[in-house]
Amino acid sequence: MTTTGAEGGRRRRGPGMTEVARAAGVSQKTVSRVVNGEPHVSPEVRDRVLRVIRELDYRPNTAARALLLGRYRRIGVVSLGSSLYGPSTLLIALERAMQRAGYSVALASTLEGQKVSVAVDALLEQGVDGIVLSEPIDDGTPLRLSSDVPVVSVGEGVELAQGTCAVVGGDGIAAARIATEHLLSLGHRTVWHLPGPQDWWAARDRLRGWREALAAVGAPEPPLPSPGDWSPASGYAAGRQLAGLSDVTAVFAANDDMAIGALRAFADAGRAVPGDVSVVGYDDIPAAAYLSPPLTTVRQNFAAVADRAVDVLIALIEGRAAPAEPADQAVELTVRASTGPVRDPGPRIPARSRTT
Amino acid sequence: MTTTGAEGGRRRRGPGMTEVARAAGVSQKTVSRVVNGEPHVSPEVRDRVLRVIRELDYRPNTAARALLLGRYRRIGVVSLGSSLYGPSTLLIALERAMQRAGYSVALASTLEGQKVSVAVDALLEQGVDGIVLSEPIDDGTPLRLSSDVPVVSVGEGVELAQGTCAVVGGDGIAAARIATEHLLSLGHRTVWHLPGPQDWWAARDRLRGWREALAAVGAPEPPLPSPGDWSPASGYAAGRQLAGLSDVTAVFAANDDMAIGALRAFADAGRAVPGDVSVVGYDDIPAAAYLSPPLTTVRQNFAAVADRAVDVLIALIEGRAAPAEPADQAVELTVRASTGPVRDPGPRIPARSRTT
DNA sequence: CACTGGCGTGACTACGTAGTCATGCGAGCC
DNA sequence: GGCTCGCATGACTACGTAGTCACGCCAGTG
Repeated sequence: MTTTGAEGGRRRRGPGMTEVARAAGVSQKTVSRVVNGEPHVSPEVRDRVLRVIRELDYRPNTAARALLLGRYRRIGVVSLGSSLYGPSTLLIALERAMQRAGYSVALASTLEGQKVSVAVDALLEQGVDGIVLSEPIDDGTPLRLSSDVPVVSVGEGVELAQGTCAVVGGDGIAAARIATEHLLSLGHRTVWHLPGPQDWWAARDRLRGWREALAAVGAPEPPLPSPGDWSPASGYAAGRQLAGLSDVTAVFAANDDMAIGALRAFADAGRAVPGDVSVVGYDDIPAAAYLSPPLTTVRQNFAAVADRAVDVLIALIEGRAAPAEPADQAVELTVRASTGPVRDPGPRIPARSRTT
Repeated sequence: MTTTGAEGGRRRRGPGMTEVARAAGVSQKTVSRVVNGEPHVSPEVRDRVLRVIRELDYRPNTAARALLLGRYRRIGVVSLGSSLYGPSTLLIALERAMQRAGYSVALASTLEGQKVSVAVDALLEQGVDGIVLSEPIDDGTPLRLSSDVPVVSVGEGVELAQGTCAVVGGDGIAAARIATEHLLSLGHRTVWHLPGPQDWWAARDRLRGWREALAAVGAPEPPLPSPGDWSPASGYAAGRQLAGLSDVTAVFAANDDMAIGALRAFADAGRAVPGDVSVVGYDDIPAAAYLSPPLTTVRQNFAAVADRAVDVLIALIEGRAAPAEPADQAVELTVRASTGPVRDPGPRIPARSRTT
């Protein structure tokens, strides 16, 4: 009658290495060697142990392993609790990359308005070897990481401590630039932007890319409608503001959903797309090709971003050097029917002749 | 010089209860009591320990706790690796419910064509107290669970072992029935269905609800186009098949994305929606209200489904009785402009007078 | 034939936590 | 004034695994 019930049966537990060892007539350490594929085990013993393992349906206890090694083989992902196309696609890509690398995934979502650090703490408490911040939003207070586990942030907007931290990101700026340039190349004098929520790194990047593209050709920068929240409703609201302005001929929306709202707003206002106004979205959601009109849009390669994030993080975890920055993030523009040449803007001014 | 490096420093580790105890001048057990909020600790000692905990930035080691207790306070979620609206919304809702219940979330996705049991094994290996199968697909071989951890499946399609398993689900059948009834009530003689992938439980439910609604009023059951895969592209393909048939006046698509494809197909074929054909979707994605035309659709309450799944699972884990089945899953039909009364179907036959 | 070396194996230990039991001390009671 | 009782605290232990070291045996060598 010493301590926690011998076989009182308070908790069902699988067999441990010790039981396997007893059944196989070897020591626990030998079972450990077999399980971990270590050398110095004779083939006969190995086979015998493996057979017993199957018979007893033995599973290694990761808690014990983690306790001993101080390593969990688990990575935490901090995700916004949103089913938006971008974040959820990225999450899935991250999960795949981690699984491939032999790590399991702990998920923590930042509930509305909740600080990122709360989710990070929850993950640290739980035990993870590293953390990926997926599309962190900037909640004002830069994240001070009191952790010594490596952190990789997909996208900036978080101030990271030195040493064990890194930022990777798709080239959202380039994608926004390409989208804007596409519109300019169609002859539009300038391009209006429907911005996303500016506490999101991704939204700020798109705004910045749009700005850069306009500046590069000397196009005037039109005023911004009030920022949206990625939703079609917010795109509709912003679109209605623009629909009243007759000199709006080209619009770049922060994402496809907002573009959908804008399309509806233009339709309601009697402005034809792309006859009167051209619209470009961002993300290339599956539905984009089937909208009315089919939506021209740009796309980032989420899988590449996720792979890179996981590569960098695991390098940090395992103390290796971070892999070299990949040459280029592919960004794809898909031209569909929502964009077209400018119709009749009075005296046609070619975009590149900065004669504004 | 005994075993694993005293302070050789192979691995950075946070302080343990023992170090906190030493710094606070108490025993490790007392620290344990403070951390777990157990009684029989004097206020002074408690405060002193809490102060030291803050100073040292102590975090309890869950691996040690899990090893000792055999409990992880972690639930595994098996999710399809897809960014579809339904699954990703459900995943988020599950995460929230689990976080609220004090459990952390381990995510495992079933990569394309991979068996569910592989993901389940990965979770079991990792150590979880329970598993939620989110929208399992039916890969033919019914899942034989060799686990003794409780499993809850959101949706059927998986044959579960007795005892520690349960199935919960939203009322997808009712939702499909309501969508179909809406069309019938508009005077359509019958309703055509664009089925989703039939290895998904959710798609089968929608098919079944549609069938039930037709049977209830004696409407003839039209042939099914080839099943889609939830994508707008597949909805477009199926829609083209139906667009050629002049007696198609009402269509119920398995989800909103497929409905979007169908809308496009009808537009391409010169069939007006809702003038010639009415279309109902399923999910009520945010964009539904902003499509051309705005899409009539039905919606399940994912949060309610997730809450119930987590409630049931935690009850199983903690050995309590499963909570009573909630009275009703709210299903919401949102009528928009994609549905309207049948235009000119020769002799108008009211739907409810089963005078086929 | 003695010695060396390497391979197969096992004994022992620590990882950080919580359950069990023991101990000491002060308050309340007769 | 001696007793009991209960609270505050601590000592000890087990959870399942892998690192370290030791041991025994056999082959190869001089």
